[in-house]
Amino acid sequence: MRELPNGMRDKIMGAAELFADFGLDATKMEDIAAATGVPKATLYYYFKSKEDILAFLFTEILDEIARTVDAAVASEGNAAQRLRATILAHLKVYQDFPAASRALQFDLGRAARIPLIDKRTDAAFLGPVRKLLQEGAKDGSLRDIAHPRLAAVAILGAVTTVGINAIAPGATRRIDEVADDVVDFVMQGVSA
Amino acid sequence: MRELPNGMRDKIMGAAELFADFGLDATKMEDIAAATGVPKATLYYYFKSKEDILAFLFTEILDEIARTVDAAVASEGNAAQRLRATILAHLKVYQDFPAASRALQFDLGRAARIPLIDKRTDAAFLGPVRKLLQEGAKDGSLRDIAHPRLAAVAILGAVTTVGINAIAPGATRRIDEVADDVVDFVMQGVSA
Amino acid sequence: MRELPNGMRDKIMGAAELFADFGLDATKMEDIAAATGVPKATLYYYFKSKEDILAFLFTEILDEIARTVDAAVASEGNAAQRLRATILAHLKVYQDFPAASRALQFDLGRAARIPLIDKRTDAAFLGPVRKLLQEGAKDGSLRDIAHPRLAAVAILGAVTTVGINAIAPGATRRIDEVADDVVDFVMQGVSA
Amino acid sequence: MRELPNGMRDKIMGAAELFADFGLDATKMEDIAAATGVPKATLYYYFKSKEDILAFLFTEILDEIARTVDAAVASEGNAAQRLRATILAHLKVYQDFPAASRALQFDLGRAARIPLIDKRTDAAFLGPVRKLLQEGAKDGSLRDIAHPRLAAVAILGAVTTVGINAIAPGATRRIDEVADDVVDFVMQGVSA
DNA sequence: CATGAATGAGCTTTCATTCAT
DNA sequence: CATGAATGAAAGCTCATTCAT
Repeated sequence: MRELPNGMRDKIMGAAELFADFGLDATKMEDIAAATGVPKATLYYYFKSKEDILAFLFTEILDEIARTVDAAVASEGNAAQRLRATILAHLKVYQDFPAASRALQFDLGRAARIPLIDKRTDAAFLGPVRKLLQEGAKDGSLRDIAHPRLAAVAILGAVTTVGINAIAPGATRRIDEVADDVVDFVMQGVSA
Repeated sequence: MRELPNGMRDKIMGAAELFADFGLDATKMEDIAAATGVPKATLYYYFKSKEDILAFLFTEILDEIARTVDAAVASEGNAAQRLRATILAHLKVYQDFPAASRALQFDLGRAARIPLIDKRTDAAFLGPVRKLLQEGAKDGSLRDIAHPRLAAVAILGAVTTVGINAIAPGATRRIDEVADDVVDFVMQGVSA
Repeated sequence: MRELPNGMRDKIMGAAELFADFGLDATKMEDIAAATGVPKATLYYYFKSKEDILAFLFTEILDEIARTVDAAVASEGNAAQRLRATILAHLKVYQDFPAASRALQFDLGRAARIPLIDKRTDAAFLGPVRKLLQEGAKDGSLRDIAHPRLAAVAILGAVTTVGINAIAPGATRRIDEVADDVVDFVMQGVSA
Repeated sequence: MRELPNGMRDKIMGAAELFADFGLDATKMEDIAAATGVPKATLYYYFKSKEDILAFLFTEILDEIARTVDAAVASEGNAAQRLRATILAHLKVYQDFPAASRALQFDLGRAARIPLIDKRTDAAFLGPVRKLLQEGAKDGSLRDIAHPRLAAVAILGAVTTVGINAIAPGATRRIDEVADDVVDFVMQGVSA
């Protein structure tokens, strides 16, 4: 992937909607060219393949998640407070980049098979959350969990699933309306 | 979709591995024919399209989930105990049908766009769990949650994400080893 | 082609509309089965192939033309009068069997390549007309034409083309309204 | 249909023979690619479909007819003389482009269902001839015919049918040998 | 006799990708 | 640098036809 000239990044992000609505396979290079205004051959000048464009989109969104999550993790407060901030940060990215987020969700199965993407998913959310869980066990703000990595996966699953539902067309409650509920669920579970 | 003759169902289920490994688009009808031993044209005699085959697989697995979940929901005990049974039941299906489950996960984005599938997902898990949450609020075994539907979605996300991780090739802990941890997470959350 | 049981002939004729509207290639055995009410496999029990069904239709209509034309040729009067009767007879068949006639026209190119059909076209119209032209030269009612076969072809072309136009959907004048005009044209030409 | 680069037109015309011999349906894109030397995918780059290629062929030949007919109609002489020139011009095109003409004839039924083609048939021959008939009624060189449109159709039928017969493989007399006979038939008819 | 079930053999069309300019 | 033109390589789907019952 060649370095993108000014403005190209934004044009490419314009294709997120397509990937979100149709998935990678049903999105034709033709469509991407039309949606972005960038000629097909020019897309190939900058990207190695169609999947490369999708991967670019995914890394952009995952990097964005990583950035906001990192900030949340590094924020003030005990581990519980920072976990809360982390979840809200993650959901905030869904809210700010709904198309790219839906695209990521649509081709999640495929994304998991792109090593680069898989690694970044870990780095963006799973790693930081696991660390927080461990810190929480120490500072006493969170339970001491036997398998923090598994808990992090469970949290990721809960957060992303609710997030996707909230940005889906036809959702009844918006991200910012459900965020606190998700945090509550993650914190307290459903037991009495 | 024509009614399947004896034995055809099982042959078709043999294609689950393919969908699980490559996804719908990268799985060619040729491959399905080879994997199932059913000639391409015969597949088209029984199914309307390639996607129709995938949808069949999905409904089979979702129906299986619905059955075991329904049994769990209808079992003895208070709502919390039955919720626990429900989650275990769901994970049990992942364990018993790993290929079909992975296939469902791979093309989750697409599946969500097939109305029939979407409806069955609801019926198989979301509906029963939401009902359990409401019953739990009454019998005192579960918290009184403002938005039980959202909690159900969060639980579904947590359970499926952990489940998929556990049946992925190269997973370190098997489903039955992680099941209790998931239940704990769902019940108590991570808060101290 | 096996001998058809009672009623089958009429059922098959019901497919004429299909051939007329879509042509042989675009008409599927499935469609024919649906239109006639005769199961596909049964059609194959009676006919050798799809083309064989079309050929049957064509021979039926050509035989009908042959019959009425033969009657006209054998009727009372001089050659000119009988030629007139012949043309009217031909057009009458178009009027009585519009669907089959249009089908014949649609696949005229193909029909010309089926030897059986080609032979019958000759027998049904070209032969009798050529004979009439020769008789007309003798009895003085028609011009003595150097190449009666060519004139017969020209007459056939004029008559069928006008006939097809008259039974085409959306035609402004019906067969019986144009018949006399065609005869006039054939008899006198357009010269002053 | 994309604008054709230099030389492509002639290559495409090379497919006329195929369509003439086998008709549209029995002519495979593969065959066209082989016959023209243009790769299949390239054909689809320039044409929307196989039928679109046939339609192109037809419009080319019809335009050619229109051109020569227009010249004949605009030539010196009274209407009768110009009608004669028109018919000869039409037959000349058959002689000069036998393959395309036979193709047009083979798929005449289908052609009639392509609105563009139908319109051009009218413009190429029917319109001019009808106009000539009307002028002939005025200048006294032709009969005053009640329905000139119908007479034009009859003339078209006579001319094309004879023309096709004359260029068919195995024809006994060539176009230029039968042309005068056709004109005579059209002018004087067969009546004594 | 008739027919439901099954399939072999294609064929059109699509599209990611390349490359000369 | 960018891109219009061109194409190799599939692949989904169709359908005429067969045959066991």
